[in-house]
Amino acid sequence: MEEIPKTYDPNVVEPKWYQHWLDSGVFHADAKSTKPAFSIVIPPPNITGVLTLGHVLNNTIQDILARRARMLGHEVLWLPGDDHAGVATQTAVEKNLRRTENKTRRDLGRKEFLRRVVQWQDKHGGIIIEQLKRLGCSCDWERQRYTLDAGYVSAVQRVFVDLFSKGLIYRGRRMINWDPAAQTALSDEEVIPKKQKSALYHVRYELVDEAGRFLEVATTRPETIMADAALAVHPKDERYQQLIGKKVWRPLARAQMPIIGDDVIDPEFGTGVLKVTPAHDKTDFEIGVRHSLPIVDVLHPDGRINCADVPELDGLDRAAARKKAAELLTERGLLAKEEPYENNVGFSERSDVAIEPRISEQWFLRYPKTEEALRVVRDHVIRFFPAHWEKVYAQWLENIQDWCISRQIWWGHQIPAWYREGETRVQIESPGDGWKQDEDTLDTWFSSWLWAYETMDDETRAKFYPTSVLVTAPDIIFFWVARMIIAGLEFEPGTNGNTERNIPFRDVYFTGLIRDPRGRKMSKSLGNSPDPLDLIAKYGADGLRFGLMRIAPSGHDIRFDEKQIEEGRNFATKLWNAARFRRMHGASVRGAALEPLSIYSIEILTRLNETITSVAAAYDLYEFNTVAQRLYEFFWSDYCDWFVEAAKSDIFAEDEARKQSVLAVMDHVLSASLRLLHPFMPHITEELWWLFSFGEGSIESAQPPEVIALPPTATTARAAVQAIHDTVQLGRNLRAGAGIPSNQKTPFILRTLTAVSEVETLGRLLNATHVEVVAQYDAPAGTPMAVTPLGEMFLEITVDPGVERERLNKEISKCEAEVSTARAKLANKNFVDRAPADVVEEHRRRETEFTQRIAQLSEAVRRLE
RNA sequence: GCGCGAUUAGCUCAGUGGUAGAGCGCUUGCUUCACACGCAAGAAGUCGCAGGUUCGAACCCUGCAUCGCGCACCA
Repeated sequence: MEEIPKTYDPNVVEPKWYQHWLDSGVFHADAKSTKPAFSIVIPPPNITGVLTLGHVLNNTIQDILARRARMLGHEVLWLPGDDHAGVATQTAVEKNLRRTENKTRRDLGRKEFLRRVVQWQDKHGGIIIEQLKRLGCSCDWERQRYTLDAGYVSAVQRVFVDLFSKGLIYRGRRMINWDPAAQTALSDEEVIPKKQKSALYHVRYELVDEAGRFLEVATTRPETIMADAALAVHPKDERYQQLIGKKVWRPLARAQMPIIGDDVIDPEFGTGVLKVTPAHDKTDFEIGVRHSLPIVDVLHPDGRINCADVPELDGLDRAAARKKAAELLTERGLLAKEEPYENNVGFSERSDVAIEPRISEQWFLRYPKTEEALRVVRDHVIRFFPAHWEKVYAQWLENIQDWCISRQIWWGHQIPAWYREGETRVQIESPGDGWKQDEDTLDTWFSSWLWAYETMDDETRAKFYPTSVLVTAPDIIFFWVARMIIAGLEFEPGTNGNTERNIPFRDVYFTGLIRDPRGRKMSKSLGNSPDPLDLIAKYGADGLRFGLMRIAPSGHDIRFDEKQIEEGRNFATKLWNAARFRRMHGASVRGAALEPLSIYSIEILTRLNETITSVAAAYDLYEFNTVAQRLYEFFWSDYCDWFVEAAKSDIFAEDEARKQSVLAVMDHVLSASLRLLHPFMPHITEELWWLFSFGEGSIESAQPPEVIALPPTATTARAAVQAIHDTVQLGRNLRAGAGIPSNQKTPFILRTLTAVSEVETLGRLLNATHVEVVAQYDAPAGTPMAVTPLGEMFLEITVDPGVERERLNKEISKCEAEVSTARAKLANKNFVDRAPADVVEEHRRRETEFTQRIAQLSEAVRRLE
């Protein structure tokens, strides 16, 4: 029998077991297995990323699901991998290039630059994978994939060609979101609206025919005046309608332009006159199309002004140009006023600079299968947890716009389109001499949306697709979740025409977002994001996992508090010490008889049954915090605080049968607890599993505990235990109230006319020298007394009678409140007639019980007189 | 403007019709033969506000307020 070390060191034990699992191949999924399949694909982290608390939350949940499924007898595939993260990775490398060599990517050229990215990736890549291993993630590492590995690249290109041939992908010159920092087009989803404090400039446009008469226009963007093509008013606006068709002077880059009428103008806004700038605003572009206005682009791709006609502004950055333009207008008397204003401006999700709406030739995808995608979620072919995300998903799909999929960056899947002398061909291989491939790459999400099935070979797909559940954060519901559903429906990786076989996953579990203790989003720039590896070093991976899961309710953001992780670590220590305590009393015998069951054993086994049932129910709803909380309460409170303490009577008693029984029950509960906790705390449970030899081999392949049948006397036994617990609580209260230190044994007297069993255990729980059960007792004045379910309980000391009287009177008022509440209820005929019988009965019982208690307490008060 | 969440003890949050709960923090006592990462006791809440339904509402309905998120608008 191996001793259990006094202290538990997760930093030694955890890596040991992780290596053991890797060596034994338990994480490897067998596509030929006949066991039912359970599969998850990891949301691929950025290849050069490092582990954040968000990853910890997300991957702990996936690991819990995977390990639970293995224990339930499933063949489990948890498929890991990385995302090449086009913009993010390229930006990091470019930044480094600028810092170290003061060069841009164009200085190096495409080929050399890509070589540098690969270098960077080899240096920084894969860190996060190692960190996931330290967390204990049970991924099938033999199946690790990458969104830029050879097979994946050709799959993405095939899909592009396929969609093009179906007419769903097209190239067009349209208004897109331009990121001037990254200098690439973005999708609508990558644009984040932010409230901005800006100014509303009232600019005066002079009428050509009537010198000295001005039209006032309210604008936030005076730096784009040179690109104005017209002024627009509402055709029914009486102030201006007679001006439609006339001309005004453009105040910067002076030229004539028309006044037009268009329904989209809101007469209420500003002055009711809009300056139309088709090159730099989406709405204006549409107006321009309707009225055949010229498009004048006055911005360089990097956001600087490009307008030789106004040398004062030419070359200035747009922000500086805005101020300068206002100055110029003021000098010329063309700025009527400038007022503070707050409006929403789109910012780039990646580079966090203001997006510039811009006309550009790009590739677009007209989304297929949007109706079907709506339907599978609405009809719960795919279930969302929590369900309220269904509405967000539906809202997006119902208003869906074509997806701009081309990016002007080099790191990614190069678009399989070829050009020669105005001719275009879309195909994977070059059509031949003189053909030049499109320089652009595809939006990273255009590769990620195939992740659920392109990561699997045919055999794996046959066994494991569709995946069982996707675990992800809600902020990528459009970027990834919705698009994966569409991809599944369009490309039919399951069975042709069979929706249920083609969807990428059956369930989607949305985690919460982790915030800092002040409620702010975790971010690198705020420095409020703790390094999970530091937390693992301090509290162990198991402690981190358990602590985090206990505070991570579904559907809410999570306010992170390191204290909670400390709690997780403390719980692991508690588990360890409870196990040590068991081991101190001898080896465990597998399959030892639990009989004869003490009432305490019946109580703990009943509670274990309840815990098993409620944990299973919580798993079905993905309520991981409930699972964690139930297990925490069961083990710490029910098992350690009450059962083990009571069990000590039997353990230290002479009766060998009782001792062996209680040790067997402890083994039973410990074994069950380890298995229940294993998905949350895989390492420590594995360590203890082996130390106790609770099963053959790894706990990973053990089955979850099952509810066991208990004798018909269980109800009586539980009532007896409850009475003892209540009595103990009242007795401890008496002790503490009388100022007896908790380590000092003290005698108790229990006055009752009925027999009391379990007196020894009662005394142990009270830390009493002994409990004397008597039929009559004349307590000296000032003896602290409590009315318990087992009788009147006295200490063998006296205190100031005045103090004791006050305490008793307080107790009496509490009871009186209880009685009057119960009586009020029972006096209500409607209540008695209509409330459920057991509720009424409970109130009757309370009325009787507390009335009785008042009588006993009042008697005690009288004795003090 | 539309939609979705949230509002319960100092803090973080459980609690889907029948006597307000947990952990942390706080107060008190304790190194008592598993555990001070611990044990025991205690104080602390008009359950955001106002109506309604009901014998009975933290819970169901309506309205409002505050905070957060998404979508739309954004001259």
